[in-house]
Amino acid sequence: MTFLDDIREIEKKWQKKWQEDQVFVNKIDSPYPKWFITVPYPYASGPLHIGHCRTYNIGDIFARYKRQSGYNVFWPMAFHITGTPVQAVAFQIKSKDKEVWETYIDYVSIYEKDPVIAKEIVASFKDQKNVANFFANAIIQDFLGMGFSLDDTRQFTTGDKEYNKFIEWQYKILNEKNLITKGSYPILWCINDKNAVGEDDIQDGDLLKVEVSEFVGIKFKLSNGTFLVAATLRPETIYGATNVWIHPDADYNEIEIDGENWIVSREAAEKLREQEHNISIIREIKGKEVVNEEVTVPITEEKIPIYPATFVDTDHATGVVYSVPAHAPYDYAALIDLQNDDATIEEYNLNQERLSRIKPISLISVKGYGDFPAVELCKMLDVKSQEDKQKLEKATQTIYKDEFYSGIMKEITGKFKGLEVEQAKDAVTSKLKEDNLATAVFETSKKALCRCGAQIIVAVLQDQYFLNYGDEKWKETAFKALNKMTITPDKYRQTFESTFNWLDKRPCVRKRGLGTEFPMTKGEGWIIESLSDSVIYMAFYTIIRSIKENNIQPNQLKPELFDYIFLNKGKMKEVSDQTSLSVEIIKEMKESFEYYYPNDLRHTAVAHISNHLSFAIFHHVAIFPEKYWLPAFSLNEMLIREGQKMGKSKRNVIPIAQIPEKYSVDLTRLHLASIATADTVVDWRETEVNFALQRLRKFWEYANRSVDTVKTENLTPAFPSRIFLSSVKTNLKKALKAIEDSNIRDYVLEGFYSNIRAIDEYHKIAEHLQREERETILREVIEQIIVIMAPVIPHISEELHERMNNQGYVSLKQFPEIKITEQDKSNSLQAKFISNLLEDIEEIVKLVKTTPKKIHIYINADWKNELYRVAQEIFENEAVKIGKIMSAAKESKILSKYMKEIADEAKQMLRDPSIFRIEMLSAENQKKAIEGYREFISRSFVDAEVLVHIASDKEIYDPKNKAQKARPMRPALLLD
RNA sequence: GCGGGGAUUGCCGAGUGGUCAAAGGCGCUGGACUUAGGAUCCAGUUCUUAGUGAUUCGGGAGUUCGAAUCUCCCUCCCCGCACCA
Repeated sequence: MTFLDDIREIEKKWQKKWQEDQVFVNKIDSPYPKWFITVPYPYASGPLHIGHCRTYNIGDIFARYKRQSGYNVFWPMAFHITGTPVQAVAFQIKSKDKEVWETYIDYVSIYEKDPVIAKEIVASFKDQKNVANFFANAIIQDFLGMGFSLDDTRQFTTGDKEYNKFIEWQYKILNEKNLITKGSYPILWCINDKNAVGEDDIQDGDLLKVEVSEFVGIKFKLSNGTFLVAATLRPETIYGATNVWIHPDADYNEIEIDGENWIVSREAAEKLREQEHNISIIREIKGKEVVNEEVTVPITEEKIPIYPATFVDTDHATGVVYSVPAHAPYDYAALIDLQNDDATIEEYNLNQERLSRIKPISLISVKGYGDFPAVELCKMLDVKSQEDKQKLEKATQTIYKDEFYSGIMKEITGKFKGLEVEQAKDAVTSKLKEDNLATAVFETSKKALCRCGAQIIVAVLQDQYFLNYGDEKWKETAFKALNKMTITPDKYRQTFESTFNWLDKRPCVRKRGLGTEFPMTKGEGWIIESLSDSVIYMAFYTIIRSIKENNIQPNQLKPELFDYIFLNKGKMKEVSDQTSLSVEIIKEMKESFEYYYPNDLRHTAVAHISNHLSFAIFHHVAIFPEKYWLPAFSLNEMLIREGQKMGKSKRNVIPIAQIPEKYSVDLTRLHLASIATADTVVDWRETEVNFALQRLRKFWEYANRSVDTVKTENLTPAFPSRIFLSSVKTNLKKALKAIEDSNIRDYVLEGFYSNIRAIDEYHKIAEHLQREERETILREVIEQIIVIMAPVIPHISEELHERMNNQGYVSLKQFPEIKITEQDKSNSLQAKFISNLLEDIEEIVKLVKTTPKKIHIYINADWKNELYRVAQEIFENEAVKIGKIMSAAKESKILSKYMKEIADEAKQMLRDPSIFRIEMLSAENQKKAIEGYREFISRSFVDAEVLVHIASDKEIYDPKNKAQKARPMRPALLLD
């Protein structure tokens, strides 16, 4: 049996015991104050992996730490199944998507070894309920298999009817508080499915990053009153319009839209239909039919011609653009092309004289450019024609950026003169819209296709419901809550703040996915978006057990009941009548909520800050009274493996279910906890896991050696033992301080690794001590480590705790109080002193390259301590100068005798100002420390004789005059 | 673009004004041991030196008795920007 086999068995043994004894099932009646921690429930559409494990592991360490620090810890778990993923899996299994099938066979095979059964299970996933059930069950087993100290009696899923009632209630409250608004909203839309699409629905959606762009459609009036609508992102350039471009050979429609007649491309007409417009097509025309006609430019009232241009894309916005050759490189290039293109001029019978008269009109002045930036850039980049797309694209980008950020509107723009382009853009748009000369036209930022193959366009949904996170009062209150919260690590507070700042109206209902039906539009197929399922559900944990135990029906979970439990509104008797629930049950639920809430700590991954964690704060302040607001969040970064992000496509995922077999649970927990701080992306590397394994094994061996030790009473520990005890105490104290500050890494480093090193060290320095003493000391230390490290390596700790004949679960055992005394501090200082001394000796030995027979150690005379002390005193208030030291020394009774030496010494001191901060031992104590370790020092250097001298002693052996070089904490050395 | 985070010695990663040439791990080199294991232990891993010295923490400038740590500028990298959980 190897070590790992051993501890794997031990892990199973203790998990079973914890389950049987319901060690972590929480009860209200406890002598300890409650502490309620949540880690967001996982999404049950697939197995979790070691990356998720990092987050839950930290949650568990917090929970176990608090449990061993005098709290009645409550850590429940549930499952998220709403939204689109679970539904999508079911759909793809049903439609026999090969890739998804294979993936899910893989997933299920993690848990079900029999391939026939695994296949049956996957087949059953055509029903979405089975997906959710299978993985919810698998994940809770994963968690318990990791030794997480969960209360697993509170499970539910967000698809449960009872839960839906709770979410309905949430929306009822939000609506009462006027936080839900209604309006129109542009979204990405599949023209085939007639449905909203998200990144997952778009072909290569993860790479394309398609967005909604808002263009301004500007109405240029034709002589017959019909509008030719040209779309632009730069409406402020309307003052520089010289002509309109239209694709001569493409199909355009004359349409009746909202009571007007427009000409736009055929594609545009289709798109506009989805953007809140009533459209009927009057006739179809070719672009060339309007070429050469004149239109009136809005605002300027100029008459400009319509010219043909093949660069115009009819499938982009309205398929018509207006030309601003001064500021738009494409337009300039197209203009020049046309002016030189006699064939086209002839073909469309253009007025050559008029065409040649067209010159760029400058309307923006921008630093670093002349009047016509587009002309300049085209020349600079040597643009040959409008087909020079790459160069033109680059020129366009450059000008757009430069003009947007540093452009100023010129005289020609009338009342907009002097405005920055950034502002003029909005001002001109408003003006145009006011005069009904412009309208918003939405287009996708990139051309994209739905997975179904159809084109994706932008549609405008009417009567869309929003959560109005932009509501001033709401935001203000959320900020107030945030300011009172503890965020760990605190650097993420800024991320919250910036999220809060940009949060605005957010659509809160969907047509796709699983979830709670939106109560205000029953029957219309609107589902509450699934993030609302993750924001106040922590409160639901406090009552779910009562609901299940009492078999309460969903229809009994009326808003009045929730109002009473959560908001203390209404009367118990009335609620009892309304719900047909006994007052006892209602009372029990209310007491449970009031006992557990608020949720003292919510721990999760950094990635969730900008969505559900922020929303959790918003929803809490909107719904609950202040005393139930969230007090604290803690965050951790993600985990990668061997330098690579984990992903199913990379096939480098370690599922949680495989951790116990692959590594062992405690090993994984230990390594995850110590590998990096929470705010660092952790890299899981096999070669480094090995280190944790070796240390764990070493600890296991050390501890098992102590199992049978009978402690010797009334022991007076020798010097090395005292030093050892102090150093372990100091380490443990640091560990406790670290975990108190939520710093799990330091907790493990100090509490575990540093102590193992201390034990190693002790084995060396205590070799000559009596066996009883060594064993007693070691046993004492190991027992302490077991208790304090139990949150990280609970299984091994339980086993050792038991083997050492201790009663009860170590998981429930309270941490000892560790007090660091002055003596401990002095011991640590001595240990440090000795280790520096050893290093110095070693260094010299190495340089000398011979083995010394005698080691003379010269400790400084005490007056040097006094000199340092005086210098340190001066240093506290001002910069230290030689003169200052000298004059202070002159005044000191002790020092005035040594003025000559002090002059040299002071020069030395100034070279290294750090010595003004060192802690010192008196000459006598330095000597004592060395003597306490004499044997060890001697042994370390092939039994050389160790001789200690104090510089001030008379008649010391000092042939090389070393003694005077000794400084406090830094003895001089002579090796013979 | 806006907002945020970051750059540490071969690698990962600690470290926010002073025992910092910089923890710990990995890797590499040498040695010990030898039930020969991809185990364990020890030493080394910027240069220099019978020690207490020099140059280092993306680049440059500054503040300070003292800077990896503070300030400013520059370069580069990462993340978020919503209907996606």
